[in-house]
Amino acid sequence: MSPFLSQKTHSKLDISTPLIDWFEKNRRALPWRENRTLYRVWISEVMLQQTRVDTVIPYFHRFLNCFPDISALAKAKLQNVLKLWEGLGYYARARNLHRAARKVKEEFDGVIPDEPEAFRRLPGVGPYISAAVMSIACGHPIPVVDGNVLRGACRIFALENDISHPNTRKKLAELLTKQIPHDRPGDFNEAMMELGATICSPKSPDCTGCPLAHLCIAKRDGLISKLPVKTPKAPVPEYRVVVALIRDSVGRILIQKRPENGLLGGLWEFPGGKVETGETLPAALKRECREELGIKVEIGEEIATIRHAYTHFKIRLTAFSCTILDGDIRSTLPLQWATMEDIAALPFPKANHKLFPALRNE
DNA sequence: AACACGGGGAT
DNA sequence: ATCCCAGTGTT
Repeated sequence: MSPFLSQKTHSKLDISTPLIDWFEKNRRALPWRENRTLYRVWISEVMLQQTRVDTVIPYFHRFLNCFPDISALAKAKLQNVLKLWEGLGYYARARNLHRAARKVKEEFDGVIPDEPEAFRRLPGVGPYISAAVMSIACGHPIPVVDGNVLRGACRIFALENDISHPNTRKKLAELLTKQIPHDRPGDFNEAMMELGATICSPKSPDCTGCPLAHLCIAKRDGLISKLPVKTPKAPVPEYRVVVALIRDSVGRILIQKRPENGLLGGLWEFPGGKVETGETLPAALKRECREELGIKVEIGEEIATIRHAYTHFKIRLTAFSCTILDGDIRSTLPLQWATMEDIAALPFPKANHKLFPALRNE
């Protein structure tokens, strides 16, 4: 039997009243809940994608301080936007936000659209951002379905659908559309997410503090630990990576800018690359310097090795100090001889930041 | 539908 | 170590 066959039962069950009552008494004081504007809500929701509240708070303050409104963001250079995003991850969010600000300026007369159809067409605005921003900032009755809502709702309604399956999100949106109160859609959405973040956690939810425990079907049936259903992820591979620390005559270090799109797009890094199977670290670095920079290098001292984990793989990265033996540096990517001050002013990935301490006593 | 895309906190 | 996240864009 489909878990959705009992939807009639679900629609009778009113979760919004106890949920919103609880939220009014327990809502956290967060920066983006003060001085609510469409812009501030939008920025906060983009930062909050795949990212925890505590991580976002300092970034939100810095970002709003530097770019207080959509016009300031549209005028900014992408590099400066990326610098403020440095360390937050998923840098396409920053690139899309910047593009979106310019689109608002050119196509919407500088006014952020407050209708879902128009807002949804901006770069980086998908189903979640659209629902969250349009409900919280503009009062549109559109339910959000994020990880927290999926988890909470699967438990409350005892839905056994796999939350990894895209259709589950769609079905749940239909179910929640019947629950969301039209007079307080934003509060309902925030309450659902806040419940998932603070009470209905993945591992050991605090059911004794849950405002919906009395009507939660998973709790009644002892299914809390079984829900939500999710297909397990494949284990991530680990790669060896080598990078070259190449100095010029005045001690500046060679850095290069990554392509504008793709992994860590638009950020700067030390030249290097992945070690192939069966290849030694020095051999790999010589190859990378030849391929990427067109130069022959001598591999010097090993400066540091760090580990870093991404979503789909892990790396063990080793930096070698290198000297140029032959050839003129040429690259399809932007290059720069950088001082430590330059390096501090440009956006770098976290893995490179882990090398910086070793750079000083090199 | 499947995959790429960061990083940090909780367990 | 492993899992989880206030998801979107591309293919």
